[in-house]
Amino acid sequence: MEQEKKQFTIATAIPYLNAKAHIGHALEYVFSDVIARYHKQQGEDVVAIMGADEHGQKIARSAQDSGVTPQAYVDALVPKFLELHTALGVSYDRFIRTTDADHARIAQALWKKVQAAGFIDEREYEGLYCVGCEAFKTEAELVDGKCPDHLKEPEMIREKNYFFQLSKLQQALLEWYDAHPQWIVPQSKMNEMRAFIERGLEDISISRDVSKMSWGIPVPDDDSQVMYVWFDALPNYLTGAGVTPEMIASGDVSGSRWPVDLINLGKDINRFHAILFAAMLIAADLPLPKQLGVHGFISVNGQKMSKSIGNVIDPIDLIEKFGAEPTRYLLMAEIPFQSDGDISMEKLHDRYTADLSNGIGNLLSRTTTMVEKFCAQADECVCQESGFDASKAEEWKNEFAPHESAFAVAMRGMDFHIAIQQIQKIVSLCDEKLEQEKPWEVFKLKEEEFTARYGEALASLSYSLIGLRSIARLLQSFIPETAQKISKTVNVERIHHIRKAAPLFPRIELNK
RNA sequence: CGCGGGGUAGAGCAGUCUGGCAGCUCGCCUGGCUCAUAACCAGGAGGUCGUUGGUUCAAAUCCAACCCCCGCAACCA
Repeated sequence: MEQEKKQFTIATAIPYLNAKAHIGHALEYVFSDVIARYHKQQGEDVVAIMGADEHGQKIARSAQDSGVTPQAYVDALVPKFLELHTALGVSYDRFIRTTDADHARIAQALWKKVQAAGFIDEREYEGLYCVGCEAFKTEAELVDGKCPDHLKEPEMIREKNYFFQLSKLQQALLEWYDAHPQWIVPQSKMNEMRAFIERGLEDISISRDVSKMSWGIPVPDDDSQVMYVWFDALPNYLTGAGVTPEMIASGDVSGSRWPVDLINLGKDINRFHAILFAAMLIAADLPLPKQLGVHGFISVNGQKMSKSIGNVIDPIDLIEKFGAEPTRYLLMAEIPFQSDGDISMEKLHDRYTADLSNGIGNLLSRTTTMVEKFCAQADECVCQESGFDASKAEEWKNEFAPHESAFAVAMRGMDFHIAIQQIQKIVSLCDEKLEQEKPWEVFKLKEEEFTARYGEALASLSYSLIGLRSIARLLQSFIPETAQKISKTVNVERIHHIRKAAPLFPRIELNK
């Protein structure tokens, strides 16, 4: 009997396709991929869901500006995002485009369920509409009562809209929060949302008049309206999880991957997930995702990344400079999941050199070089049997074990930068051991002395080999190909089969 | 008095709950080493722990007040 594998499903927030992929997307993808690979390594049955958010006013406008249809516009952008996935080695099992036909059916099924439950009604929406922007404006957006982009006073207009009765779900949301104190990671983001709810929720407009904005999923049974983009985008997780319209109608999602174990998203869209989506699901009597992971933003040299400052770092540039896997490592090492992180090319370069070239790469080089040299001599003058003393091996493993445990704790807590620190600690242990025991001195001894100290030298090298095996295991989620390379080099039956490894991370010059 | 997070070495951070020699990584200086990718190891310099006051044998840590920075403060995808 094959044992049932534990399932783990991770969804990643879908990017809004009104511009090309930036480093924030790269960061989010790598976070998700690292989590997915870690669970796979634990032997779980992992499904990763990603996608693209393709409807809404901004896209419609961007398309218009480019002189193409919205569909053509998003069709051209999707490959850019897929290229970034590929370039970063990020894999997914399902990629949901909100323009996919099956997604439209899910969004509509959810709408109907929420409507049937009595949480959607029709109202007059009254708002300040800027003709230039073709969009409603809030008071807060106006400068001196005028649209800052067009310097014109918006008109007060009315139109028919459907409203989602968020206010009725306030209490249910708070009850859900109380019952699931770990629902949002980090805790501070949960507190923000709770405070927000406690201030009182208002009903929100969830449809748009097609005469003003037609790029969206039609509201069921009403051709004059399309869905507000968030009401269409958020159910992508249901579509990705294999939920069907029938499941939504019945409320029985068994057979699908819903509810997902984790949705990984940026802090800017926390509210839409933690409040709007949660409320939609409660209204529809469907299970909520098990956890929201809210990650921070990247700043560059302490400044917000922006085109006007000119400090934008393109992920493709990073990949070209450092390589795909080092880029993954650097992002994970420098940006804590639970808060914002600041990077610069200098910082990334320093980290590359310290951790990868001088750390992991150099350790592999020095170790395998010595093993090869040592064993060449060993073949001539001593026995070529025996890897190393088994009891010693156990002892060494115990020295690495605390770091492996700390690594596991950090990974479960999504503290990836701390997990990476543990890997570097193992590297240091190996470097220190080699320095203390100086196996290379043994090479220089005359035959008799050499023979006498053979076991000792072999043991110190074995320490590093065991350390490298551990390092390869722990690196697996972060830089899988490199981890495999290390593993293949070091995990061989007999120590004298090991050959000098080529540099894993060649030094890189930082040209300013 | 809106809610929340933070201020510790040149940079980035841990330590604060539970008071007990102020730590880690990077950078810098000196020495050692030569197996290794000018790598590695050891030692060192560098701190009014935001400010002021209080409690205590003892405060980065507890208490009070104040200063500064940053998030959140809805239909923006």
